[in-house]
Amino acid sequence: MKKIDENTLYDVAELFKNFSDSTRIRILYSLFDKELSVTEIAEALNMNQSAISHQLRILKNSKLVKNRREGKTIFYSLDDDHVYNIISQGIEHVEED
Amino acid sequence: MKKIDENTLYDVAELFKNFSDSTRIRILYSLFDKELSVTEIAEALNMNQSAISHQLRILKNSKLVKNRREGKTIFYSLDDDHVYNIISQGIEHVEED
DNA sequence: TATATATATGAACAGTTGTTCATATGTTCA
DNA sequence: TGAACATATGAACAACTGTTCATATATATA
Repeated sequence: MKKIDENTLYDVAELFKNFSDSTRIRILYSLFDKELSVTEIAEALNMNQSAISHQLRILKNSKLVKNRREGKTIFYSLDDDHVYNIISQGIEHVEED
Repeated sequence: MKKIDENTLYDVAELFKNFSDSTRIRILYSLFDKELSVTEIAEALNMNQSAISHQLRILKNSKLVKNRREGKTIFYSLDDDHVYNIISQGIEHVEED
């Protein structure tokens, strides 16, 4: 087995921190199949815009989502296939009986 | 794409919470290739026994580790291939340049 | 039974986290 | 330029989390 550096494990914990909050997981899942604006995400999750913006910033800093501007609107989407794969694996785990 | 229930996503967040702390990640990683006693884990991570016990309980409740007693000693090991796979995927992600 | 060893547990505390509220920034269009 | 809309940000606060310390429980053995 490949030897893993101690620092790598800290980074892994940091990575998973992003997935450890239900708001962030729901945001990411809402972006599974299409990009969405901040307002659309807030409506989909029935949460206020500020809360969503704060969480999107965290996800952006961790490079799990990316965004593009179109006029006043900013569309967010998943930045990485790993995001999709990691969450899918999590779903698979919890859906086992 | 399969439709995911709202509650499932909460459970996924709960699952990833386990991987979001560096102590727990390091414990799990230390169990990747062999079972270890509480004392051995504490020594490997250079942390005190109580802290390790507390974290092991969390991992046990989440069914990510299992244990067996052998005299005074209790050996912990990974309970599930998913644990290995999820962490491996996390490692893969952070090791990308 | 008394002692040593291994592990678990509860209380306390400091540090972190997520949300809300108020407001700032950026963009469009009349 | 001013109003309307979309998003971002900072401060404040409650809730949560991880560690430590002290101590309890469990097992083995002299």
